[in-house]
Amino acid sequence: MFNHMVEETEEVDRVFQALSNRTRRGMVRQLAGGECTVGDLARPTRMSFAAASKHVQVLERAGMVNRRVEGRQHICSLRPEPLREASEWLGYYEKFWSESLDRLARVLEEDMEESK
Amino acid sequence: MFNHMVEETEEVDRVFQALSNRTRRGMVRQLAGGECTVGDLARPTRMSFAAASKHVQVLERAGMVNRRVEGRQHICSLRPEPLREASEWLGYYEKFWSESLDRLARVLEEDMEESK
DNA sequence: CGATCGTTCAACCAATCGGTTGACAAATGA
DNA sequence: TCATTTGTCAACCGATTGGTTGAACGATCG
Repeated sequence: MFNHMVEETEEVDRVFQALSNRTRRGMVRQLAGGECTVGDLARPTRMSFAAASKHVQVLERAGMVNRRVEGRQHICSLRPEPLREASEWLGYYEKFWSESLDRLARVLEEDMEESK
Repeated sequence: MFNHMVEETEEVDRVFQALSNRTRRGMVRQLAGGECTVGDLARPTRMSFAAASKHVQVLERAGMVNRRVEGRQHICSLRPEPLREASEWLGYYEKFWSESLDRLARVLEEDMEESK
């Protein structure tokens, strides 16, 4: 599936960090169903509006959410690209769980060769 | 590829949280090449031994690393299962970036139906 | 106009993070 | 036996997290 190494950027840091919170993963789930306002995202949680707003900002800074202001509402939508990158990072290790260990070791050695 | 929803457990929290740090991702990368001691993992970083030890513990608590004590060395190996789970979580959204948006919405609606 | 809605912001709080240092312990090597 | 290696643990530090409350602000409704 994915075979190349994903760069270790701060964006990758922020994406995994954003995903490390269950509330935010719930928001991603909700956003995958379509655009929502910040209020829509706050409602299913039991947090204050302000807290939900902060979570949205975390997702935004990770590049996973786009916001568009319409009247008094802020409408959020999912930007899948960072999710895809995180998935690629993990995909690099797919060989680890789908092939035998010594086979993986060989694959990694080849990568070392390439990077010389 | 992956189609089912991954449960939102604390383990998922811990795995993403563990992956949100670049040093730890480096350790995962190194461990994918084969077993190493804690010292081996500390060496490429410029941190103290104690710091590296803490990172290994984070990976352990996330279920991503196994440890076996041999003499004075602690030998670590990668446990791919949690990586796989994280990958599945992300895989659920693969449809998001590989299909059109309205098509995804329909898929999600089907999921809603199923869960009734 | 004034009230209310949707939202952010600033300040604060306790808990966690990522690192340090220093003390300690067990295994190994001289 | 004594020194060294390989690690852990506890204490501490400043920065970040995830939440709260209260004030503010622009849009909308009556």
